[in-house]
Amino acid sequence: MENALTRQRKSTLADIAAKTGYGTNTVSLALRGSTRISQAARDTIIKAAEALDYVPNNTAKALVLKRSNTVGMLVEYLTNPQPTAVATALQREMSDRGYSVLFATSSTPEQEAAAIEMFRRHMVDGLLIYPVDHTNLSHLHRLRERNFPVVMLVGARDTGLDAVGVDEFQASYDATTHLIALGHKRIGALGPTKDKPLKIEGFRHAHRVHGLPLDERQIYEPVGFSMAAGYDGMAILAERDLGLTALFAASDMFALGAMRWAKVKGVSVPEQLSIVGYDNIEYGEFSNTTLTSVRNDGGTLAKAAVERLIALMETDGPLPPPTLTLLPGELVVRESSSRPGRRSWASGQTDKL
Amino acid sequence: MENALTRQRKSTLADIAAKTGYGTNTVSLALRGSTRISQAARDTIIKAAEALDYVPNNTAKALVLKRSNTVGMLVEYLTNPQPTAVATALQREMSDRGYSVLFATSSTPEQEAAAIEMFRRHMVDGLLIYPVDHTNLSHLHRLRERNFPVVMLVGARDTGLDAVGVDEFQASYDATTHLIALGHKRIGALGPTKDKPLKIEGFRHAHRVHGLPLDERQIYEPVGFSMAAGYDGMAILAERDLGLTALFAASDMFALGAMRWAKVKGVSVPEQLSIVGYDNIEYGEFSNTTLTSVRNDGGTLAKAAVERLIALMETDGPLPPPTLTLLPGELVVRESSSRPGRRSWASGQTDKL
DNA sequence: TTGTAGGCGTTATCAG
DNA sequence: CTGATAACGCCTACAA
Repeated sequence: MENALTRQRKSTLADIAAKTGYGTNTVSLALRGSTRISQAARDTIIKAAEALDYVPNNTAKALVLKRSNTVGMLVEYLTNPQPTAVATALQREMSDRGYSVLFATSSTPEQEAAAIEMFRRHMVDGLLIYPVDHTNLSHLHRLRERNFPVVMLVGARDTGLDAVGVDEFQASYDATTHLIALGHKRIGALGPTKDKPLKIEGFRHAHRVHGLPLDERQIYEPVGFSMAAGYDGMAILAERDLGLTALFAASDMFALGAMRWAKVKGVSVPEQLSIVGYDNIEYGEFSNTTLTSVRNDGGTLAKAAVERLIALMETDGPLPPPTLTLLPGELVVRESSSRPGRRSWASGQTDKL
Repeated sequence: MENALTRQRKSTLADIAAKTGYGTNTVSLALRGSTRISQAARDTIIKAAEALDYVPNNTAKALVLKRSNTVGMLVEYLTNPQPTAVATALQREMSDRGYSVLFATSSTPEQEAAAIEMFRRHMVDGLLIYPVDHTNLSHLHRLRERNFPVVMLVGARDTGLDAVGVDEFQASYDATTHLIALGHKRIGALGPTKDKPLKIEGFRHAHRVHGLPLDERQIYEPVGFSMAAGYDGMAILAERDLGLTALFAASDMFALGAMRWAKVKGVSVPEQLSIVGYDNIEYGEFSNTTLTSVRNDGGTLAKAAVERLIALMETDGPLPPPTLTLLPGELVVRESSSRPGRRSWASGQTDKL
């Protein structure tokens, strides 16, 4: 197997040196705009470089400088638009600052570990990561102990890592409190409980604070990350026949799936079922019944994360102590949440349709 | 500014050689599983490598092998879930085949050029690209002439480039024909006309083939790529008062924005306005009125594109002639399209609400 | 202002 | 089976 690059020999500093009669060293300096080189030399060298279609070889540069000007970005393999939008914004921010981004996805800790090793092979200067399991971060601690810059994209407290994210616990507490304040007594919840428990914990906390009893069966963890998963999850909650009048969904994807379930089963939203989502994706705003949701500012998040990562990467010697940047999530109230109506629905009703 | 990697010296082949007493060369061979090295030597070397937490330096390897085992992936900076899902799938496919992915986004030709140069600096072995402007591909031709593997993620004919994509022209023709067959005479269209004209061309073609007159004012190009843009676009079409009874949207994002517009303005879908989208995103299926749309199989697309790119990258010498893989787009008929109803709506109606 | 020497970590070539 | 040696393309240090 031939390699891609001998096909068309790339020009190098040496080629420019040969063409102009200068030494490679002078060429290198000139191309980087050093004033140590005469203006005349710089001009001819730059012109020759353009003529030869010279492109600096980052891989050689990285080898000698021991820095690649590249960071790794690791996000979950999911179809949720919110993290995806954040990933795009992160790439943009890094690019604006002269960094390249190696990109990988992972949906299991094994894939995550493999991706991190791939990044290490590529000598990335830092890592932006939305970890699969928010409760087990030892591999990230190990990186930090080796003085390797890592910024986690999760608003979790007391992780011992640099983290930037929305305060999911507080935002979920607020969203649930909104429903409780409206008068709901039996609120279902759809969301992850093991890997990423912060949102459901916020949900629980609201029940505790407001003295509302909570049956564990009110909580269900959907399988997968899609509207279909939300639909199925809502169906399961409904079957449990707990007299729910409201739902807190840890993602708008779940919320909109649940809303579809309600439509199909003839349960009216919000009259018979209030729904609050999370992420404030655009579709929630354009849905037939607009969705109450938690807005998190992905742009600000991306900027803060990138700034922190760059600060870490530019630090000499040992890394400074980890920092947590918690951004507030803002509850946007729309049509899908209201006080509980008179008419209720039972699981029996769903069979009529 | 210190670099990230002197912070913690990484172990190298030389370190393992020193520790085990073998030469670096033997170590290199052993770690790559060469049978030229004795089993005993291999075992001790591998153990030492693990003890030293050795990670091969891809950057050094790339320098000598002249291949980085990395590809560039360049997609547009958009919020459309469909391309995003394809990008994720592409990354997965590449990763499964042992390649890393450098990721960049671009929304202008200038950004696209900058990203491509960045990729060249990183010595990527190939490029997967969804170009900003489908009508001007000269920069990609130049890459190909230099024997550089490029696969374009657009189902466009006669580009002189390797391309894998859905047959947008045909699919749009089919979608429009579906509306015409239902009896619609005045069909609006929302979609790009300059950069990515294939869908609108399919729309036009259906009019020609079926002898339906087409007023240019039936076509509007939304600004931006969002549901909001679709909403605004539909509002503009409505103001033109052309007696539209149906809409073809070149993206479900536009279609769902238009559907929201209809809801807000009291225009019923599909009774007064049939809507057909494109991309078959999950929201469309879970919308209150489910959306007729064109399904394109992103997974198959990603796999085909990656396979083609790898075939090109593994080619010795000159690249084979370009290949076009056109995947069919399948029209999925749902609730949002039906025969035109009796009641029509006028732009005046929209003011009543 | 410019040139020379050495080395970054790896692999391939060629000896032993 | 194993070990030197010479690249790959670039940058820093030191000389001229």
